Amino acid sequence: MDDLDRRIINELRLNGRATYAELGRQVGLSASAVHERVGKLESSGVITGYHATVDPSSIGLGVTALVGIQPSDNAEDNEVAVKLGELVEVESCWAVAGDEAFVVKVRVPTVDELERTLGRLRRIDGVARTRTTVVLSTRFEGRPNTATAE
Amino acid sequence: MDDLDRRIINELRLNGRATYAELGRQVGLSASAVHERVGKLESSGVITGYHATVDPSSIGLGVTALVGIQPSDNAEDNEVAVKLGELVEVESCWAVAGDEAFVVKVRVPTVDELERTLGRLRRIDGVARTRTTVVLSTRFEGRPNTATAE
DNA sequence: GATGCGGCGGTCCAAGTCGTCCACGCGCAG
DNA sequence: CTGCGCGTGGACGACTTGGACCGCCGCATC
Repeated sequence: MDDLDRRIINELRLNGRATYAELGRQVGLSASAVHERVGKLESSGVITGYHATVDPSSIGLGVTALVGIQPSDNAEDNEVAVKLGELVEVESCWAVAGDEAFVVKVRVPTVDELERTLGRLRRIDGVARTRTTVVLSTRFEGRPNTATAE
Repeated sequence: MDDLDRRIINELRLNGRATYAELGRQVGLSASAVHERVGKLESSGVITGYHATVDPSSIGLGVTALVGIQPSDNAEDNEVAVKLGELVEVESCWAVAGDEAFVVKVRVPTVDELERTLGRLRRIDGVARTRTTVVLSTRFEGRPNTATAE
């Protein structure tokens, strides 16, 4: 992973649909060379995917919340994480330090649906309590951090 | 926004580099028709971008934390949010209900750097206290929620 | 109820660009 | 010298992208 790789990655983080030819122009390589480098970055697990980002409220997901998951005494973290992953409305799941086992981000259409989701979360084996923080507005999200990448 | 749009969006959320021809095959339209639909989805703000997702530790960002931002009494939220956005290590920023004004997700190379980042956060005008939750592992993140999208 | 019309949204087509593969060249280490 | 890593350039099929055209639907008119 050299400087050229970092520049390619950076470009792809900003514009995931950039063509190889375009990337080549940006970094001063032929499209073939870029193609090969990107292929290696993908197969070595540095680039894990490409995704369109969508305005959540446009697709009927206007309510976001961060939920801390307090485990019960006998909880097995990995099992709980799998169960959390089975709920489609759970978009992200972080295992954290502190008295909560996980913090998850959920995205649902309405507060009614949020209530139902919290019910589903509490019903998971190993979940003792939940602590919900409602998101009022998302100022920005998933911004590419290029601190070390360029 | 009809069912075809939703299927196209869904596909692009899973594979942001899908070609128009490919999308056309999936949904049963010509590439031209898909091209036009995607163009409209982009210009109407439903699709806000395309991004490669990168394994953070591969690019030297091995430490993640969620930080609650408690505002000082005279804080002006919008100004604080702008300042938060100026720190590249702040990847996401949500304005939340509760006694914290924001929760941000930061991504840094090391815990040393985390300490420095927390210092920078506290030095922002309008920030009284921070409450940091260190992420031990990211189980999943930014997963496309297709609950209403398909 | 027919008829005509206009716009939306699709197909088809064609020119240009791009992706993808392969042969080859260059620099370098063993 | 040889092999290897990594690049270039070329070739060809696939894709993009815009335009011409067409069918359908709703609507106003007769």
